[in-house]
Amino acid sequence: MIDIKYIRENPDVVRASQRGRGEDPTIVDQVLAADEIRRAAIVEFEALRAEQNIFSKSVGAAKGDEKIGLLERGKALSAQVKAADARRSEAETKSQALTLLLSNLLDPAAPIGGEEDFVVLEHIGTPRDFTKDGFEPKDHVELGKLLGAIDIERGAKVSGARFYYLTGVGALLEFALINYAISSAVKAGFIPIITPVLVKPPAMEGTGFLGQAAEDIFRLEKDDFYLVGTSEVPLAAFHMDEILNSEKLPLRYAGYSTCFRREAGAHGKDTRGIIRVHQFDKAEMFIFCKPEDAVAEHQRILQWEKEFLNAMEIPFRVIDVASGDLGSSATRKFDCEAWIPTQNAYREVTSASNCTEFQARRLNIRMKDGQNTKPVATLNGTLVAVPRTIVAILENHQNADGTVNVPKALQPFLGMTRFELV
RNA sequence: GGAGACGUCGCAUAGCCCGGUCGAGUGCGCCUCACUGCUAAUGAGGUAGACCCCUUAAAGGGUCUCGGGGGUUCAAAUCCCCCCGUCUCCGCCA
Repeated sequence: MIDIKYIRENPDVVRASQRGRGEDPTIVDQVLAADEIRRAAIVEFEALRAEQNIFSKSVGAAKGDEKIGLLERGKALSAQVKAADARRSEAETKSQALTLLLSNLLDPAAPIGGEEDFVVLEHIGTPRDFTKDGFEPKDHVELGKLLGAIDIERGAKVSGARFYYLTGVGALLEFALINYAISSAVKAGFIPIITPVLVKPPAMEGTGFLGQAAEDIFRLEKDDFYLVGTSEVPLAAFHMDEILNSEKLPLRYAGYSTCFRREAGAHGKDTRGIIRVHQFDKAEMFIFCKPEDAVAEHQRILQWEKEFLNAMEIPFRVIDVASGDLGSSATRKFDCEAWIPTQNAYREVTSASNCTEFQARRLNIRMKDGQNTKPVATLNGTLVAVPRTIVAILENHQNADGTVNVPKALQPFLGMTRFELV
């Protein structure tokens, strides 16, 4: 949510941001109009209420006939207050609902455009030349089968399309990835945290996932729960309605959870393998910090992501995601995309978002800064999204016979240097 | 799943039966000041948030918040209803 005072004072900036995202700039004017009505309704209500408060006190002191007369007038006043309160409440609801429609302000540095208009910031590592190695790379589905690591057929049998089993070294690889990721994060000062995956609507709403992203969320209607699509949701909501001590900031959490995605609107996309699935595990960084530190924290998150991919010995590139593809909460987003040999393409494996005060305002997370309380900034970034990282490791580190070399960093966690055929 | 208790200003509690003098007492913690070589002790004062108006620099005025929502009433922490949460006991269970 954007500060209503900021919108009042800088409507053009907000309109420009909406336009840059390919979203409706006229919402700004609707918000401003609703805000006018809201404030007028508040003034009216509060004046009546003040009158009533004074009046009520005088009733307590009065006696006999005098009191009876006063009660008559009190009734009338009470009705007026009630009506004004109803108008106020309606105006506030409307104004709030409209304000929530606005996406976060764009960082002026973010490239403008749609999904394809990202800017490549850097390439790290070089894609392996399989021609030189003298063999055609197998894709992760085939490798997964040869190694007894991934069972897609049975995933489909039991749960349907986009489900899978990780078996044998596949399962071990997940544990190794998570262990390596979390222990690195803890060394870097993160607080490890395992989150709920079912959350109530306010948590979902607050993190900004019930807007245009709502289609991609599993919902348990009977119990009014959402299945989180990322632990960003329970991590952001962890401090919901709290006032944090600014001296304790930044608070850095490394969360681990399963993630659930409907992948609505992705029909036909990545239908093979485990690149795009309904359920996967992920370790996520989440940071609460002072707004003035957000840009630096964002860079730090990106740096940790790069270190992780380097440790996995995977070639990748970093992109500056374009305005139209940021989601409603991020002001700027960097993705790391790993080289996937059999697709001859870079594919997103991690993502780092700076949400400034947008989520914190929705979730009512503030800090005490001297005399003032004001919203904190929140940032999130992927440490490791398991299936896609497995894909990248298997495909990049495969040998001609289908065995796969284990990256050095993971060897202590796996107790092996190579995945053998089963 | 059954029975009961409870949810108050950082923490612990009072107030609820008998509605107005309660935005709310007390203790602890914390902050400021005083006193004292230092610390401790003692004394005095302070100690939530949101919003609106006015000015927009400060100050000031007002409204709301006693888990959440609704109702009764001129008036609700206090009475009534619903919801959420916590705890205790019993049963069941990873």
